[in-house]
This record gives sequence, structure tokens and C-alpha cells, in this order.
Amino acid sequence: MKTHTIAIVDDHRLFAQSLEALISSFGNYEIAFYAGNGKEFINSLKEYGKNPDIVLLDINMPVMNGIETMAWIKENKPELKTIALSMDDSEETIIKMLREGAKGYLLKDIHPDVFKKAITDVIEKGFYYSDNITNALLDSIDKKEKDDSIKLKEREVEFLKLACTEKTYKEIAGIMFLSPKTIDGYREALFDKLDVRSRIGLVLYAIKNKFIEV
Amino acid sequence: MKTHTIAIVDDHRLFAQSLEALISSFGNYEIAFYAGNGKEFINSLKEYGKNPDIVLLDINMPVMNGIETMAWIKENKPELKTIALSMDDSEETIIKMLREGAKGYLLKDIHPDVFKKAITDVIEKGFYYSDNITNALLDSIDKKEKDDSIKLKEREVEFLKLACTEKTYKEIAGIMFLSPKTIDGYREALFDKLDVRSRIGLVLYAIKNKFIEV
DNA sequence: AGTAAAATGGGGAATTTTACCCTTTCCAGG
DNA sequence: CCTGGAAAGGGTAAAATTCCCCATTTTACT
Repeated sequence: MKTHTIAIVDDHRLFAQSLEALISSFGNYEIAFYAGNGKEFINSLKEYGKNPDIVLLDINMPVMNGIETMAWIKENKPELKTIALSMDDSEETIIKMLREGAKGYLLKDIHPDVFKKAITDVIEKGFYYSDNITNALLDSIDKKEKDDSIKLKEREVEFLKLACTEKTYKEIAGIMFLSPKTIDGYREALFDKLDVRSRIGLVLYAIKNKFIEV
Repeated sequence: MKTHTIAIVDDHRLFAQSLEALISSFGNYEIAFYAGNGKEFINSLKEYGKNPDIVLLDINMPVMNGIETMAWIKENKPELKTIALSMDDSEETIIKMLREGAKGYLLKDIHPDVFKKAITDVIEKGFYYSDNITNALLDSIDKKEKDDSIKLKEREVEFLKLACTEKTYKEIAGIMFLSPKTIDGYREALFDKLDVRSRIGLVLYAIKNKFIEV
């Protein structure tokens, strides 16, 4: 069985080197090199002289992140087989990476067996897509369409932010120079738009969508 | 040289198992077991029968996070030597972990050599503190003593998390198998402890203090 | 065993939130 | 000018939250 080479690009040194130990234990793989970010990777690639068979690419890195790196690869080394690795499973990110040509996407909480399968799949079949990913993609289709159509007006945003405080609606009405009844109207409109059933839902939505800081 | 046992508590399975491979390569350590969160850890601990020499404890985990787990350890197994592991180096978090009795704190981007030294230090000297930590500690000296003495009990935390959903108190009572009146008692106790005047205040507190993810 | 402190639950009431039905006012485009 | 739709406001009632009393049972510790 031929030995394949793998490059690891991840700023978490402990993780990268642990991963190396794990991969070594698989037997027929060896680490070509690893790099702490995209820039380092590009340099190491030149030094290394030939292409590694697989590149494991973290998304969140300082200096040059996974998405930028993926773009560089697409431009300069499109034949490189890259698997994206991340804890962050926001669909946005996955989509971006796949669009830039990643051959696979893995979350760091997967089982090592899945990890091994992903590597061999990419080498043998050229790609690996986990169920999570397809699910995430499907999820994102309707969620995005829902989310996108949600447009909050200026005054609604103002209300939303105040709803994320300990003030009562009556107090909020005072602050916004509106009748409590009008506030109630805003509340209902938002409940409807955001598909929530309580003020707690408003707060959670506001935080998720970064209307307020915590 | 005696072989020491290590337990790994981290929801990132790939990382945990990679770490196992790395630790094995050190020679004189072996993995007792690993767990995906605090609850799993507590169960595994009972199953395992004796204490591992070291516990590597991630902070951000689902179900029961590192801080809650550390609190449990302090309460029930204070003799356990725990090293906190996290990418998140907010001083708040570090302080909390150390106050709960962690013997060391490591960021995941450290060099494996440092990691090894931390483990041996904790076993041999009983503790390991990196420069980062001492800095964080110094920083925090003036900043603290406000929400410091706040101690939430297990059941209160459970309630707090549920209060951060769109469920009504009656529904929460059902989930926790308690009377709505008891839930009301927890609510009042928390309002008092956390100095808030509405359920929104609970949610904000829970998020600030990482009892829930958003 | 004795006691204090938690944990659990209850009554009752004021306030707030939520829901669903409406009317009035205002303003821009035909 | 008039008109349709958005913004603002109203009435009412049920449900949920919040607050202050209190009693019983369990648990923990001396």
C-alpha cells in the first residue's frame, strides 16, 4: 500500500501535532509538513518541492485564513486535494469553502474513523461529503430564504434592542415616545416576522443576529 | 518510570483522540478514558473506578461545560488534578477555572513540548502556570469582586438554562419535574442572587457568563 | 439525636405580556 | 384630489410573570 503525504494547516499547534500522531497511527500516511496559517503554508509548499496528496485546512487562522488560502489554491494549485477542517459549521463558511474547490469538509467533533474514511475517500474517489454537510446545506437553503426575506425597519430595530433590556414595554414606549399600544404593535409584528412566541425569543434572535452585544 | 493515567474531556472527538495519539507517543502516559462533556465525564469516572492522575478539561462543551464540571470536581473530587484546555483565553474564564481549583490552564495553540511540560509539572509539582496566566491574573486583580461570590447550585443552573428558552415557567416545571411554585422559588432566588428584575435579565446573565451558547 | 439549611410546594394579588379584534392619522403616488 | 397602505393608537381578555407571604419535607452537619 502506497504511503500518502498530508499537509496540515492549523494555528492550533497542539491540535496539529496531535493530529499528526493520530495520522501516523493509521499506518500508510505521513505528514509532509504543517503550517500555522495560509502564508506559512504557501512558503512550506515551495520548500517541500512537490504536492502533498492531501491538505487539511483549518478555517479560522490568523494572518491568512482558510478561505483566503482556498482561494489561493484554486488560483495557483487547483490540483491540490483539500479537506476543510473546522469547528465552525456555519453554512456560509461551508458553502464558501466548497465553492473554492475544497474536496471535503469536516467538523472537529467527528469520530476519528470518519476522519480516516474522509482521507481515504478523497484519495481514492476524489471527494468526501459527510451527511452533516449535506444536511447543513439543505438546512441553509430554507433558513437562508427565510432569514433573507426578514427585513427589519429602523424603528423595529430600535424597539428590538430595547426589548433586550430589563425595561417593561411601558418604559420602552416612554423612551421611544410612543404609546404602549404602538409598542405592542411592534412586538406583534416582530413576533410574526421572526417566528418567536415570547420576548425571550426576541432576545435570542437579536443576539444570534448581532443586533446587540453581550 | 511509572505510567500515569490521563482523562480527556472535550467535545471535539477528533482533537481528543488525536491528543490521545500524541500522549501515547510520550511513552509514560496512558489515556484512562475520554468524555464529550462534563456529564459524560462524571459517569465515566464512576465506571473507571479510580481517579486518573490528570484530567484535561475543555471549557466550551455542550450539556455541561468546563466551568460547571470544575465546580463539580471541587465539590466531589477535589483531589483530582485538572488542567483546563481552551482556545478561549478571556481572563474571566481563566480566573473562574483557577478559582474552582484547576491546576493549570493551556491554550490549544501551544507547542506540544509546552503541553508535555505542563503535564509533567502538574504531576511532579502539583501545578503549572504559564506566563499568559500570570498576566491574566494580574490584569484581573483590580477588575474583580462584584459578581464574584455568586455561586449557582446545580439545579439553579438547570433552571437558568431553561429560562433562556421560549418555554413558559409552567413548561419548565414539567421538564424539571417540579411544581410551578418551586420554579417560582428558583426564579426569585436567581433574581435576587443575580440582581435582575426580569427573565430577560436572566438570559443576559446566562449569555455573559457562558451558561448557554448563542 | 438535634438543628439549621436547603429543597419543595402553596395562596393570593399586582403587574406585564401576549393575543385578536379594531379605528384614526398621515403621507406618497396615481 | 383621493386613496391605499403604513404607522400609530385603542379595547378587552387570557395567560404569564413577578412579588410577598408561608408550610412541609429532606439533607447535612455537629
